Amino acid sequence: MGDDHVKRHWAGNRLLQAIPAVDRPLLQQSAEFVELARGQVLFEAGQDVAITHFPLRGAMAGLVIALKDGRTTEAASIGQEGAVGGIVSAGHKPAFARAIMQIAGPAIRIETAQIEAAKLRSAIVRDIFSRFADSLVAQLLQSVACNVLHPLPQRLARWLLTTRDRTTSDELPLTQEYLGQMVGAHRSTVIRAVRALQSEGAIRSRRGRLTVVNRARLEQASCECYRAVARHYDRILGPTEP
Amino acid sequence: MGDDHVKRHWAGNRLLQAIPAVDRPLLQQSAEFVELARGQVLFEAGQDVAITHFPLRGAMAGLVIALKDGRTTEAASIGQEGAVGGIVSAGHKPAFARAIMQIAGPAIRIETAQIEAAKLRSAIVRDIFSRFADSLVAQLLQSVACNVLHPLPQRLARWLLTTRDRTTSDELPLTQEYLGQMVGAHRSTVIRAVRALQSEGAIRSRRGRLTVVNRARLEQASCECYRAVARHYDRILGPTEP
DNA sequence: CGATCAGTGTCGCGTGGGCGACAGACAGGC
DNA sequence: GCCTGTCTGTCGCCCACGCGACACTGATCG
Repeated sequence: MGDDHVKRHWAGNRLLQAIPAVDRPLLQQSAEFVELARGQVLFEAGQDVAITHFPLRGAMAGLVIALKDGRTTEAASIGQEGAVGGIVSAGHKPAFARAIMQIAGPAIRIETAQIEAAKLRSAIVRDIFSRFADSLVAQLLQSVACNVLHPLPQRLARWLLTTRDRTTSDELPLTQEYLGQMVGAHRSTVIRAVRALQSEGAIRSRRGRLTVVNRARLEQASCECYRAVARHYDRILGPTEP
Repeated sequence: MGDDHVKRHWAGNRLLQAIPAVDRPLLQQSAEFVELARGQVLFEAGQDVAITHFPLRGAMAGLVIALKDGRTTEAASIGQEGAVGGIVSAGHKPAFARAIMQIAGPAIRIETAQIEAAKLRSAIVRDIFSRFADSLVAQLLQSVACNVLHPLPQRLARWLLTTRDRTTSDELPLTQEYLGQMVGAHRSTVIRAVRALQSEGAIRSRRGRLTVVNRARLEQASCECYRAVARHYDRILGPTEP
C-alpha cells in the first residue's frame, strides 16, 4: 500500500515521474516497491496481465518469445524509461510474450486496472503511456529489420548500447551464454563478437560481467538501428541524460 | 465527404465493421473511399500521420523500414483486419516507419483526429483499436524472433500465408524481386525457396503473380510463427472466415 | 513483327554463423 | 588445500544464404 519506498523511488522511473501530481494518489495507493531478481518472470505468454511493472534505475525487463523447440529471443527490452504490462492494449488481454527480468533491480508495481482508470481520467496520463507505446513499437519495427539485415557483431553492439541506456549503467551483469539467448545467436558466435569488441577497446568482459568502457567505439561498431531507435525515443519521450 | 462508396464498403474492413452504429456518423462524415496503387506511399517515416487508412478486401499495406544503404524490409503488414495510421500512439507523432501499399486495392481513409475524437467518446471504439494495436504488436514481437531464428524458406511460407489472410485472396500479384525485399532476402534465394514450395504443390508461380494452391501444404512448410500470430489475432479480434 | 524490357531461372563462389567438442580459467563449498 | 560447477575461450565442420554473372522467356510497343 502507501509504501514509503514508493514515494522515495517514484521519480526513478521516467513514466511515473512524468505523471502530474494530481493524478498520482490513486496510482501510489496501489503501488508497491519490489526488488526483482534476474530471470524472474513477470508474466507468461497467454496470461492476463493484472500487474504493470515500472523498472527503476538499473533494472531491465525483456519481452521474450519462446519457440516450441525451447529457443528464446528477446524481442524488446524495457528499463527505467518505460513499463511492462498492459501498455499497448488497454484492458485485460492475454499477453503474447513472456516478460522476464534480464537484469535484476528495483521496480514499482501497480495494478493494471488502476492505470487504466487513471488513463480514463487524465489526458496527460493517456498521452504519457501512448508515447511510450509508440516508442516500444518503434523499437520492435527496427528490430525486425535489424535481425534480418545486419550481421551479428553489429546487432550485439546495438544490444549492449540499448541495454546500457535502459539500465543507465556501464556494468552489465550477464553471462555470454545469456547474451546469446538475447540476440538469438550461438554462444561461440557471441564470443567471437565480444572478443572483437574487446580488442577494439569498446568493452571489457569478465566472468559474468560486461563493462562498456568506450561508448563511442561501441556505437561505431553498432548498426544504424541503435541510433534510429534512440533518436525516436528522445523525440517522443524527451531526451535522456547519459 | 458523405461518399456513397463509403457506406457501401464500410463493412469491408473489420475494424470499421465492428464500430457500433451510434459512433459511425462522425467517422463516416470525414471518410473517403479511395483506390490505392501498389507502391503508393501512405506516409513517410518522420511525417505526422494525419490520415488513417482502412484497407478493404484485397488491399494490403506494409510498414517498411528503410536503411541508409537503400535496403528495405517489411516489418508488419495490414489488410482488411486493421488500419494504418495513428494506431498505437494517439495524437500526432512522427511515424517511425514508412507505410506503403504492397498490394493494390481499395481503402477507406479517415482523418486521424476524427478517430481520436471517436475514441474519446466511445469505450467500444477505444476497445476496438486497442485490440488491433495489441495484435499488431504481437505480429511484430513474433517477427523479431522469427527473423533471427528461422531459415528463409519457412519465413517465406509464413509471409505468403499472412499475406493471403490480409488480402483474403489466393492470388498475390507480386514479383519475386519484390517478394525478396519484403522478407529481406536476395532474389536468388527467394527463387530457390519458391521453387521448393512449388514442387511441393503448395503454390504456383507465374510471371508477376503467385497463387496459393494448397494452403495446408504451405502451412506445413511454414514455421510455427504463422500459427502463433494467427491464433492471437483470432483470440483478440475474433475468428476470421477463410 | 522484331525490339526492348521486366521478370524468371541457373550456377558458383565466398562467408557468416549454427553446432558440437573440448580445453582452460575462476568461483564457492568441503 | 581439493573438488565441482559455472563461465570463458578455441577450433573445425558444414550449410544457408548473400552476391554477382549470365541465359532464358513472356509481355508490350513501335
